[in-house]
Amino acid sequence: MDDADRRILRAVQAHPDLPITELAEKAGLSHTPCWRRLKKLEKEGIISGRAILLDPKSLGLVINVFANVRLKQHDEETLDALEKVVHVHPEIVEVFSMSGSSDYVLRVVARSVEDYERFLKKVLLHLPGVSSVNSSFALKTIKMTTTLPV
Amino acid sequence: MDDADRRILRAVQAHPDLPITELAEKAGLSHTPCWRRLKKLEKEGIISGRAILLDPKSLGLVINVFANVRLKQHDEETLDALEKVVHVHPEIVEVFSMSGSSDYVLRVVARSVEDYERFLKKVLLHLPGVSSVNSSFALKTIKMTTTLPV
DNA sequence: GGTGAAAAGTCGCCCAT
DNA sequence: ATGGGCGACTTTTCACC
Repeated sequence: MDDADRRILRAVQAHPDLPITELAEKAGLSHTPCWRRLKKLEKEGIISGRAILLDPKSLGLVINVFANVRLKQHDEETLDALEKVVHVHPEIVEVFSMSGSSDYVLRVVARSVEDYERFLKKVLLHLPGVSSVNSSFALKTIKMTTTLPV
Repeated sequence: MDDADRRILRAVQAHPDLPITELAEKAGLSHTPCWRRLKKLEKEGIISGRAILLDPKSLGLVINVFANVRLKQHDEETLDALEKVVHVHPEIVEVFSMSGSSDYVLRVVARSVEDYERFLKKVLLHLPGVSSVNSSFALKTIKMTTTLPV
C-alpha cells in the first residue's frame, strides 16, 4: 500500500460508482494501472466489498437502540454462541465486545419502540448467557458513514 | 413499495454487484421491470447510495471507541454547531443524539489507543458545548453490517 | 507506470405484447 | 406491467512503450 493506493481508496470511497477512467483521473493515474491496483486491493481484502445503502426512514426503521448487554457467564462456549447467533438477526446491525461495564454493545434497528420491546423480550434477553440488557434510545442519527480515513 | 420492491431490496443488499439480469432472477422478475423499479427506488431515495467497504484492520484502524458526550449547554446554536462539525472529522464514523445519560454517542475509529487519546484531547473535548466525554473501548467487532431488514 | 485498442459484458432505453 | 433486443458505454484484457 503506497500513496497511489491511498489516493485510489479515497477516490472510490468518495465516489463509489465512478467509471475507472474518471477514478484514475482523480487518483492521478491512468486507467490500466488504476484498474490493476483496484483489483489488487480487492484481492488482498483491503477493499472488502461493495454495498447498497438503504434509507432507514424510508423503510420505517426509525428506532435505533444501543443495547448494553451484560453476561452472567463468560465461558468460551457462551461467548462463541452469542457471537454466532447475533448474525442470525438482521435487526442487530452492529455488535462489539466491550471493555468496561458492558460485555457487549449491540445496535438494533426497529420500526417502533413497541417493536423494540418485543425484540428485547423475545430475542435479546434470551441470547446465550445474558444477565441484563440496558437499552439507550437514539433520538436522531446525526452522522453515519462507511467511509474510513485512509 | 410492494412485495416485488422488497424482494429486489433484499436481493441487492445480499448481492450488491450482481448484474441486473441475475438480480431480476433472484427477485422473480425479468430485467426491464427490475431495472425500472431499481431506478424508482433510487429516485425516491429508498436506495440512498452505494458504497465501497474497506477492511478497517488492513488500514490499521484497529481501535473502535464509543465516546459518550455530555454537554454543558443545550441551546440550539450549540447543538447545531456540534452536529455540523462532526462531519468534518473522518475518524468520527457515527453520531447519534441520545436520550438518557449521554447527550451524544460517537463511534470513533483510531490506529491506536494513543492516537485516540490525542483525538480526544485535541478534538472531542473541544467540540461545541462539551462538558465531558466518557470513552468505552471495543475489544472486538463481532458484527457490522449495512444490510437493513426489509 | 502509461498508451491505445479491442473483446466481453452491462446498462439504459426503445419497442411490441 | 412484462419480455425482447439493440446501441452506447464500461470493464477487462492485451501488446507495447
